[in-house]
Amino acid sequence: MEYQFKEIEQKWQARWKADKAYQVPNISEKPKFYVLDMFPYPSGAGLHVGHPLGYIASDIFSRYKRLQGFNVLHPMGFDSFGLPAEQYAIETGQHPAKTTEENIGNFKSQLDKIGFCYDWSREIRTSDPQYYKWTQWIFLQLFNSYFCNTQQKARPVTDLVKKYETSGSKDFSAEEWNAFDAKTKAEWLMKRRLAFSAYGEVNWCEALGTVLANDEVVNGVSERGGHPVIKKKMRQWYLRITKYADRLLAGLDTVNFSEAMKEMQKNWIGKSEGAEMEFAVEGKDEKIRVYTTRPDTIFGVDFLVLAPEHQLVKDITSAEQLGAVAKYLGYVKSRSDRERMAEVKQVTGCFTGAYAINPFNGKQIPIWIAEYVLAGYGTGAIMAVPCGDQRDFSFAQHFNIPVTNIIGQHFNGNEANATKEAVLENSGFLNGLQMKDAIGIAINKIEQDGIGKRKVNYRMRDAGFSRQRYWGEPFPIKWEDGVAIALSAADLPLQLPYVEKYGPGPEGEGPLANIHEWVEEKYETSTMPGYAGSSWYFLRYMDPQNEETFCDRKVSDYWGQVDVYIGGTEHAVGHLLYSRMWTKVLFDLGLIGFDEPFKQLVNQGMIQGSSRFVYRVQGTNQFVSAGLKDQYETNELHADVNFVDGVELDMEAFRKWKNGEFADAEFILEGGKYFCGIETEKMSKSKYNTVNPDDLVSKYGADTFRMYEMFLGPVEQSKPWDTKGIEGVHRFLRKLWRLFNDEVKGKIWTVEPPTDAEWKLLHKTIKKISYDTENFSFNTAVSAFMISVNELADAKCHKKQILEQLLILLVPYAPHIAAELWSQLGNPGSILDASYPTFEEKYLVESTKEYPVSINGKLRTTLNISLEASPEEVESLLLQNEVVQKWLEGKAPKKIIFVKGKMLNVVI
RNA sequence: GCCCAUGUGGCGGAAUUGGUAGACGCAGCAGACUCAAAAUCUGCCGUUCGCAAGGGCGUGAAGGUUCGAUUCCUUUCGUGGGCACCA
Repeated sequence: MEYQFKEIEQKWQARWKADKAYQVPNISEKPKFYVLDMFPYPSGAGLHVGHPLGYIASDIFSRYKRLQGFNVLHPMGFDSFGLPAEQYAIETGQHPAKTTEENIGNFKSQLDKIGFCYDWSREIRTSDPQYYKWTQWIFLQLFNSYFCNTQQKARPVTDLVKKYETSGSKDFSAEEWNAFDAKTKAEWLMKRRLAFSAYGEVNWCEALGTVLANDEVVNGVSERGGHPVIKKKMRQWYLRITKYADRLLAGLDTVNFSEAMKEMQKNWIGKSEGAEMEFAVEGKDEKIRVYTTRPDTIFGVDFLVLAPEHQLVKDITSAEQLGAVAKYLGYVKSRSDRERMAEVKQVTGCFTGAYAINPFNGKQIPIWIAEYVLAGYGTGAIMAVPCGDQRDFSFAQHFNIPVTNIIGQHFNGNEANATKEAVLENSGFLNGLQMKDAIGIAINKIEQDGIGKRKVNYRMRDAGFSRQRYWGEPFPIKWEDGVAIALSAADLPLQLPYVEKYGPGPEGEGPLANIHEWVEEKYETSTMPGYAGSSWYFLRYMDPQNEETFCDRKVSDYWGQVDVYIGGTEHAVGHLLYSRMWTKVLFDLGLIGFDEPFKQLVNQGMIQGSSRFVYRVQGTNQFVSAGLKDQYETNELHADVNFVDGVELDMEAFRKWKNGEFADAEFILEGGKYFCGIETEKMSKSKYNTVNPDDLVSKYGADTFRMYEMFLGPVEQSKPWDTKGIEGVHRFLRKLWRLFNDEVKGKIWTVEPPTDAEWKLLHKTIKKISYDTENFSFNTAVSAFMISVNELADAKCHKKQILEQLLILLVPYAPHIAAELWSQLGNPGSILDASYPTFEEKYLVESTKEYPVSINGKLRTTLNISLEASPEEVESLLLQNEVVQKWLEGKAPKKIIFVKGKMLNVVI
């Protein structure tokens, strides 16, 4: 009986489906475990072999936890709102709802072939009104909440209103508040809401009549069509995520993310501590406020620099410099953000003619404007300390501004030195202090003298939350007389209306602005961004059909945090930060019981494509094999990996490719073969290096495919795909099969009791596989399975007691074959719920050890010694050994190192 | 520029706490079985000197610590990723 993977896999997949084997209850005596995949955007291209990597890993882990007796939540769904579907709709006229539906169907059938244990009864789609009803509902919670600075948490806006009514705020008294009209009140409240509306800049493309995402703008022009793009002020929605900056930072210490991931989030939040202080402008009333992280260098300030967009520029510029400044402003305006970023090294700037006064020593300091100072960060103005900051130094040099040295020897006059170790000189009250100590003292003095105050700055901005698009969640907001009115929860969902056209509305508004009834109702015309639905989806899986609430509190208390979250690093700063913030808000409002969504995050690496190239001799139909290409003038062309065996091209398949574009190709061969060039690149259709999992599953089976993806290397590492090695894994499964069945004799497994050696073999495997699975080291687990099966085959062990335990270990990796053989062994019940074997130390106890014997640290021989032997006995055995004696040449050893159970080393 | 990864045979990779480098698999070579093919099985497979026994070298490079370093430290180079005139 052969290993008929096709029949076996179909049979078990059908049975598990019929038995609802993967449905998970919300009420259970078992401890819970939640394993989550980052849900996919259902693109039209379908899956390639890179996509399932993380899904297989999470599937293995889920099944492993289930066997260990956990109630495992392992759901899947679709992030089905988004730009590509809308783009496709614009091009083809097909409604996004329709294409999305088709793509999801395609994805699901691809996923099912691989044999995942998803509980599809919990499937969610972000574009489903029953789902986005609750996205809208959570938006209303954000809209109706503010961040209380005292308690450092979200609270209902009604609390804020009460406070205003009774005690006012720093901007108005209670009486004033109560006298405000509704619109004024709304404006004040908008300044505090967690989801708020304000004017902000968007990328506006006049020619396309639409707003573009940053990704769609390349080099200052639109990606489509290459039309100019300018910044335009429009009313936008934002999330006040900056209020959560500190908690988002602190929360990182409580979760198990990779250091790299935490680092990325920290960088994104970009917290810096320093001081904000004011410089008086000579002869004017204006004061210039600067932000610095190095107040200790205050005596080294040689000039101030304002961002060209700074509002004080026009007020302080002197009459003589008016012309020069206007010219410089014109220059800056002509430059795109990208140019400003690209040409970092270029020093430009312009003197304003005005001077500021250093508040500590009264020194007169010139005020410049320069594009290297950004309007959007800090106060848009800096104090320049050329001896300590390289950009300031380059600027001073370029414009011949004298440099004050406050760090003595540490400054060499040729480049700045940003040290904090130097002892300060020329620094008034800070003289003689080490810089790092001076920082605090300087801030205290600044605060004492009323010049400024301690200040924490963040690089992170409030998150833009509206898109001028169709295919997203409508905001549950009406605009009346310029005031945003929230819909009541009873009116949700506010359904996305059906449209015929997806083009932009007037004045850059979204397509919804073209719908008469929509505008008539005064609904907000923009929609929510892609990350809205994905910010809370892990909660909906817990309670997907609930019509009363987004997720019942009892249910979320049971499932709690996601124990393991698996996905790519591309979401490091977007999705992960937003969902962490939403979780914190929901926690603050008492709607859930935890404030970090993901306990552990595992980042799977990218599977890269391994591209193959053919070399066409210029201007001919001749293709030259890779080894000979240097003898010709050639053009490199991608060839489809699917008809290259290793590096050898299937010339017939190549001639038939692309409807015969290369039908009359001629080949210049090496040894009768055509060899292709190889390069590792991103997997993509245009590079013809994609491999479809369906093909591999139908050729080798899902079990082989799953194990091979894991065998490629560590999950977290990026690696190129190479189909060739899959044969090895398939051979392994066939070999496993032959432990149970013989092609001729049929059944060969027996119920004979195993020997000690066989038990030892099994328990060695149990130990290794459990350890590796627990630690996501799936590649070494696969290799341990291979070793185990090789050893069992060598030992001709066909004993049920051993084999059935091995099958349970295998379930997470290759569930179909494991289930089939389990039932062949005559076991009742489903192997999916068998109990995971526990490793017992007693089987692995050894009495002797084959010690490696080194002379001066170099291995020379091995020596089999009882583990009971005393150090003296070991030493005498060692010195009797002829190899050791040979190396000693009659001399006595200087030293003998004996580590029990490990090794022996003789120093001569 | 800064931060984080990472570098081991022809290839993917292993070595869990500083203790036998190259497990497992692919590819390759030789052989068995077969009329033949497939499948399967056996042996070899870092490099170099040597008939062999055995030895030299070897984990990007150079140093260091140690009885002993792929593993720890310093310097340096390459690759991948993130951030970036961030004051």
